[in-house]
Amino acid sequence: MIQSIERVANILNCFDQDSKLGITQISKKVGLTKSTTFGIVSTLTKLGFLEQDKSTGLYMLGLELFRLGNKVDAEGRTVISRELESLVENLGETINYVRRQGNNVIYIAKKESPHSMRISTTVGMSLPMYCTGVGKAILAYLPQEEQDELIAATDFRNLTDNTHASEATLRSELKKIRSQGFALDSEEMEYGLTCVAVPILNPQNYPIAAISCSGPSIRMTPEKIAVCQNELRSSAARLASMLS
Amino acid sequence: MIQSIERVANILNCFDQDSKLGITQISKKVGLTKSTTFGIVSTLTKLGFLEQDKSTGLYMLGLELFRLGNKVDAEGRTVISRELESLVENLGETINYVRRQGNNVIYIAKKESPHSMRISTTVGMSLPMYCTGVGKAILAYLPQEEQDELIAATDFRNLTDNTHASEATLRSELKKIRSQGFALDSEEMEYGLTCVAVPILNPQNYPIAAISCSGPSIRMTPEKIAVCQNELRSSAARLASMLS
DNA sequence: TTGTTTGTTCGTTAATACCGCACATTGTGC
DNA sequence: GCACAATGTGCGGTATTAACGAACAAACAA
Repeated sequence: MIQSIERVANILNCFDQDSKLGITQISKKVGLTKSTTFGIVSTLTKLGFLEQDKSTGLYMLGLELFRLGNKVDAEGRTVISRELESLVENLGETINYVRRQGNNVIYIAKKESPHSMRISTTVGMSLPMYCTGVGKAILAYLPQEEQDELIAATDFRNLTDNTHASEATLRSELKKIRSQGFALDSEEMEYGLTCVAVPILNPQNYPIAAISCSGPSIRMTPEKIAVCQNELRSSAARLASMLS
Repeated sequence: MIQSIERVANILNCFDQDSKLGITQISKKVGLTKSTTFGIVSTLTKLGFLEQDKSTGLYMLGLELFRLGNKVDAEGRTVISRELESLVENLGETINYVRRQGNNVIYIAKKESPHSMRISTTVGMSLPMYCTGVGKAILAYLPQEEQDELIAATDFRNLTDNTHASEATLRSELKKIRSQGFALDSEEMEYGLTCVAVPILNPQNYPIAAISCSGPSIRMTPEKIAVCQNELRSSAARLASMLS
């Protein structure tokens, strides 16, 4: 583990909270000397990973990150995009495609519902696994060992009264998900938000991604949930073979 | 300039050509020892900047880059998105929003024309400045010194018979752009592709970005070009104040 | 003004991360 | 099926490297 590269990651992550930061603020956040921080930051600036506002002197994330970020999982995103179209057309609710990164899921692609009242997600967003439909779908199909590690590292929080915010309830929920073949998020993350999710499994049955259909609870009737679940599963099967 | 961080950039750039690479291929591309490369690559993998395909052992760009990339210029992209909508509605052709990065322009946001035959650009794409409308628009409004440096560092290539592929013709083109207030790309990059572009200038008259309207030459009549130019300029003025 | 921020630079030193070598494993041509 | 040639990976010595602390210029506040 190379020290300066790890520090690069820490510095870049500072911009999760604030979009513009000065050297001193960054150095405090990462706990490094100002001069050390300056060395790394100015290197990152020369490389385009950071960018300096000439007038204020503040730093922000640079275009090189944008460029590289758009190359990530490019084939997966093109494959998924057609599938998203047809799913939204059939189900009328916002469809998301996510992948796991460490203990979180990252929203990679989406297509929003045509309804005025709809679920609107942010591409690039990172959320813990236990409190989202997609996260639970992936979690449920992870090999036992990996699942245990992940749960052990989870910091549970009650987001609503329905959140599975303990190891016990989460584990029973995961069992249920495996048995029924899909995950249901009934206002576990946010009141009024219901979400149906299924994993995308590779040939070794490893969950490489997940797709979900999110809508206002008022429209997500049991009948619609059943339709969603069916559509999503057949879609996931198609995607599984294309994403290899 | 911190060595290992510069090497990180070199390694990540390897993935511009190929989406999946092994350690040995990477080490050859960047000219480093296999073990040195391995150290950096495995660090990057732990941090999520790279990702390893378990079955093949090959590495590819990781989700952390995607996550960070989506935070870049977030406010600029939200501001621009509404403007894009109305421009496409009015002009009926693909609208692009780009920013400069070093000697290139990077496509940050777009909204495509509703026509079946339309210009389709790729967000994240990086192109040299001299051969695109947006690039020339920015170039023309750079301070003289910066402009000189940039032109000196340009590697001219004839993409079509119309490309301004020499310093002399480019300079006279830039002069023309400043005098008329917008840039026109008449099949300079690709036959059949015409593009109108204007810079977005900050209060110091520095070009911080550019927007363009690209269409098939057959639809981009002189009259339409005039309309485009007007719409784009008023749009750019609005954007300039919002992007500050 | 004075005081306290800010971003930036420089030289020393200790720690760091590079290299070369060696190993395990896969896959491939003979 | 066997040897060969790739691959990805691990380990220690060493010299380069990058971190630190102090000090600077400049901007801003009191």
